[in-house]
Amino acid sequence: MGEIPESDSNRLPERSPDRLPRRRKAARRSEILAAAREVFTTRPYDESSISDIASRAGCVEGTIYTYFRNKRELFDAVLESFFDALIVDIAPRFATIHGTRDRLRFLVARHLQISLDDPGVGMMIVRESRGRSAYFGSKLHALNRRYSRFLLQTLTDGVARGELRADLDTALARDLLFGGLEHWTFGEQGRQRVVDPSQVADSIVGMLIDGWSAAPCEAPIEQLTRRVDRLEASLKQGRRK
Amino acid sequence: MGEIPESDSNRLPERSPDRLPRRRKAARRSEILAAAREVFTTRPYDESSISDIASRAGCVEGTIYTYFRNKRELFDAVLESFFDALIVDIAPRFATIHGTRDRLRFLVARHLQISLDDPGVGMMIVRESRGRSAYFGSKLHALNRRYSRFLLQTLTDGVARGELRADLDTALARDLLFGGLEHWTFGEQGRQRVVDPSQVADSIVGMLIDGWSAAPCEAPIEQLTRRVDRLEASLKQGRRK
Amino acid sequence: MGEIPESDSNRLPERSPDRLPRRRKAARRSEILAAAREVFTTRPYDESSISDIASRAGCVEGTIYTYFRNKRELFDAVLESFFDALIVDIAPRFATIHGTRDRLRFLVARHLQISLDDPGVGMMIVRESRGRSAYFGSKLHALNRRYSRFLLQTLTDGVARGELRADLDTALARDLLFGGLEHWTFGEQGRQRVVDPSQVADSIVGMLIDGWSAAPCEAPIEQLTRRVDRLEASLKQGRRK
Amino acid sequence: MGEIPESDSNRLPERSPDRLPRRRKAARRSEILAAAREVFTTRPYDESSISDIASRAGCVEGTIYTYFRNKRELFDAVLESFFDALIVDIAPRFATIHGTRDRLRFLVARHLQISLDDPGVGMMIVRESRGRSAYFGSKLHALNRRYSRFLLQTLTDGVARGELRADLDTALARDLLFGGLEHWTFGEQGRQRVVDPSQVADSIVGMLIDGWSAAPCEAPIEQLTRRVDRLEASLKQGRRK
DNA sequence: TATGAATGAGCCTTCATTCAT
DNA sequence: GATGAATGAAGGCTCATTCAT
Repeated sequence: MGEIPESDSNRLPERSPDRLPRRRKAARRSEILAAAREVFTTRPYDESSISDIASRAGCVEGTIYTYFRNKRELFDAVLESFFDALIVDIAPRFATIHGTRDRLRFLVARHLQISLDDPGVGMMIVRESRGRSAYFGSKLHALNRRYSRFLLQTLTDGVARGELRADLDTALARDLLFGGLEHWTFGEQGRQRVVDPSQVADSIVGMLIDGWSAAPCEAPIEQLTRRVDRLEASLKQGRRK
Repeated sequence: MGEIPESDSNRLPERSPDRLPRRRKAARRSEILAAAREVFTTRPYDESSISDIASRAGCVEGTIYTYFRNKRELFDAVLESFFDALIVDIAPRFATIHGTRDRLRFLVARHLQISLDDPGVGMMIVRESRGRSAYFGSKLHALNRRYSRFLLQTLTDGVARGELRADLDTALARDLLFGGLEHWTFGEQGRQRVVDPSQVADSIVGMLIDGWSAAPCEAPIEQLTRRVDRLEASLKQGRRK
Repeated sequence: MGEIPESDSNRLPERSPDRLPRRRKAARRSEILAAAREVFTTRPYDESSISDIASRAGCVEGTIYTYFRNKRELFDAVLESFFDALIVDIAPRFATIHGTRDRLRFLVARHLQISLDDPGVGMMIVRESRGRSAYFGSKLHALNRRYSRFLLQTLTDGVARGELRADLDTALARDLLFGGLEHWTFGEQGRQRVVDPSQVADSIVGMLIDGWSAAPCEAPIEQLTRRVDRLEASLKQGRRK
Repeated sequence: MGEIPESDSNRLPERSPDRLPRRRKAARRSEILAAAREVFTTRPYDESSISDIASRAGCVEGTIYTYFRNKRELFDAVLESFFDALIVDIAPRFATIHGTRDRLRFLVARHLQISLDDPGVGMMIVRESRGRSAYFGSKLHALNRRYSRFLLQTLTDGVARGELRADLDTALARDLLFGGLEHWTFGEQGRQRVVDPSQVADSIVGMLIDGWSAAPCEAPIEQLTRRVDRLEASLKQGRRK
């Protein structure tokens, strides 16, 4: 995922007088982070080894411990860098979209895009958020909340604007959507086909907004229709008089 | 739930008057299975240790290997006993329900019930199905498929009967539902409140079947509404006369 | 190796009044012995497991311990039964052969026959005689000595009769022969060809008795002998004149 | 013998003034190798434990795994270092010897020397080459072949030069010799006497080249030849008369 | 700051042997 | 006498982490 900037570290050229100063240090950190991401997204946390990360980062194990206190902290740093980039990427575009359906389509398509581009990251997140008992209150939890706020915002705005049912349980809706995406994406890993995120996003958003029913709103419409028929009939009668 | 014995009753078997050696092999198996379930639902597979399971089962590690070939097989046995009980529990009741909405409500409520009763199992399943690359083709995969067949059946029947949209992507719908349930259940773990599975099931099924939109069937209803408005207006006019 | 009799045990039919008496016990012992032989000849002692032997013998591990004090004792019993049968087989035939070369040919051919018929046994013996530090003084050592006595006898007799060099170091010769046989047999395991034991025996005995030297005596001696004969004949003729 | 260090000098490295950490990696490797050799030559591979080797090497088990991938690789390294030293030792001297008998005497004496100096190594080699089914194709097999090439070369050269019988089966001869040496050496372990390798080598080579037969050719032929000479001489004299 | 050798606890698994039934 | 469940010690191997350089 090329768009994740390790900005602060790479931007600085080697200008300090002392040997390989800032830049060296920050670059090392980025290298380690990149290596760690490679490893953590490929296999479960417990199967990821520091020595593997070190060798991919081109350094020895000990070096990693000068940048990160321990394995878990390194993992959290990987997550953070991922979510930071994600939010930086989504926020400005999200701000320009206003219709509820369009916003949903954007968020879903973006989410799928990420999941398909880099399946490992999604799995890593699920694995770790579901895996540990220490999820609530964890860094990952906080990051996830930040990310899902885009969706929650969309839903509450939608209700406020009257585009979504007033009685919509937004938290439940959010879970349904994210859970569904995750489940679908995971299933997709198995089948080997190419999919267009924005098309799938349309289907999903459509299914959720319009419902699964063959006769959406059947009853109410029929009732209304009958009332209308009766009214019109009585009106005509009245006029004939 | 069938052969899955409540652990606390089994965990102290040495209490019997005669130190009960030579106790039924099946009983030991159950004890080990219960202990294993306790452990595997509490932490990831890799962090679960045989020695922990053994000590909870009141035996030494070696004993476990006279019942199960290895750790993975023990894990699979835990899963299998869970799913077996689950299917045995669901199948007969499912067979007596016919409406699509009712079936969905039943399946969702049952699913939530289980997830809430025994949160660990659900997490264990997610963890293991998402965690390992070896999921596809695994025993867990097969069991999951068997279980999710209830839902898939419901959806395809629903479409066939005209209760669900003819163009419904049933696989996608299934993912959306299961994923959503999982996500919601997981989130629920954090908040410490009491919920009624069947009520939540109603909400969820309602949301999915009827859609989130505030204007379901926008066009027809608007038309009708306008007709009604006009009618009522003219009626009032008529009365004024 | 069918010729190994478990005589004492199998010969007894079930005639005792009490349930499955002697015969049962002795038969069981033979079964266990046969199973043990199967296992011990197939893999090293340490890789042979009692449970494997038990299951081949159609009983459980515990049963074995009612017949043999422990694994090592069982192993020794296998060895003993093998050597007993071997000696019983060789002794009478050996007694009828008298020429040194013929005796050697017989012993070598017999040895090769066994090694080829049942390669496992030979390897087992080597493995165990070379493996343990406790070889000297062991049962196997004693058995080996009994067996090799045939050869030693042959050699000392050969020297006594003047068929072998008076200065022959018989112990060394015995080692050379047995070691060579073993080495050759082992190498043969690798190549997959069919060999005729008695032919190879001839080669080997020939090589050892006649030596490797290019100046083997036959031809020159015969020539010389003929010259001598002629000379002596003519001398005698000359004298008669 | 090259990199195989005498163990006792290396075994107590903690004695250095500064607790010598960060000692040369190569030094540790040697220590471990020496300890491993000590252990592997004393007992079968399966009975040799890494923890034993570690404690003799003055480190913990884990350390060994930073030098050798696993037990088998460590074992192979021990073998290799032994054979390397052996070949390095033999090759140059062998190259200067040309007569078949002399070469044989050298090789046999050298072999015996080694076997007597360090009996464990020989046993280890036999044990492992005979024990495992996986011998063919193993590192040990390859090393053994390299080593035995000296002998095979000697034999084929001997035949080519006419010093050995043209019909000599060199492979068989090699097996006979090596097997014999091994067997003899092993037997020698039991008896506790001092032997002179080169004397024994002479005996052995003599026995093999000249054969065991009581009618070894040299003496008798010379005698006959002398008789023939005398006879012919006297015959000629007689005729002149 | 970076190194990388060393650690040591812990894991899964095997198996000969015991002993109550 | 036979059973077979249970034992418990031991083994190979991994890996996050430390610390002297």
